[in-house]
Amino acid sequence: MISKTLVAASTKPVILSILASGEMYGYQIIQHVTEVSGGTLEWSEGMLYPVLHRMEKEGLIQSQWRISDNGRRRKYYHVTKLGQEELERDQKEWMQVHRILTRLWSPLSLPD
Amino acid sequence: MISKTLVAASTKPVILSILASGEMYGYQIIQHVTEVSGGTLEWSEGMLYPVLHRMEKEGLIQSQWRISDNGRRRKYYHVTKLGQEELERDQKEWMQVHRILTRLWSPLSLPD
DNA sequence: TTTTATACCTAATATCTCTAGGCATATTAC
DNA sequence: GTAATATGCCTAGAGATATTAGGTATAAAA
Repeated sequence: MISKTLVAASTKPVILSILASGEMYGYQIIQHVTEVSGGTLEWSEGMLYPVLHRMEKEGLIQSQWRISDNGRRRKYYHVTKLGQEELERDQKEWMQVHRILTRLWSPLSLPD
Repeated sequence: MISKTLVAASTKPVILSILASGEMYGYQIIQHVTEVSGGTLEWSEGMLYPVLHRMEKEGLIQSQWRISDNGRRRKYYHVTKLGQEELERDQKEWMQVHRILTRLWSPLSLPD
């Protein structure tokens, strides 16, 4: 089980990363996250949908209703230009913090 | 500037990591964090003290008042056994999420 | 003697997460 | 045929958290 704060910190980057390689709908994102994380991340719908709505409001992603072959209505999301830029910033930030942590964890605190 | 959620996720691991290599008092931790992060992380007192209090309440760290040479009172913190174990869990969790993210960021999604 | 640096603290607002629900329809099992 | 499960979306509100914006006190420096 991953701690609450770490889940919170990784949610947006994970969503943007996934959508960057192709559109997807909410329910599918949840399954995909379970899959690519090997079960480490297990998102609930009640956690994901509000995040998707906020991200759309912020202009990072955009949605589009569509009806699938089997007649189900699905809301497909894709990344916007702004979202792509945000993802790049997120990656940089993550790596910065990662470097700080790994430096603290290595006994000698070597430079990069 | 590091995003709020990422700061939140890294605060506890950073504190535990720093205190794992020797006791330190709050004010000193703030300066030390600025230093080891090369200015990437800039903690405020109002942010740190409540976290230290919570972590002490949770038994991860312990404090001890002492008077320094120049007569100032300082509250020194050190890591407990429990805190040491928590740090190891945090490290594992961080690396798990890190692997998921880097996998998503690499175009081919290679296995570890 | 005034300002800055050191060193601690907390109340309260603002923000956010997450639980616990709800709705609707297609598919599968009995 | 019908009951149960899976799919697919949604939100209100409780609970937890971070952050701002203060406060106190003392030593050193200007």
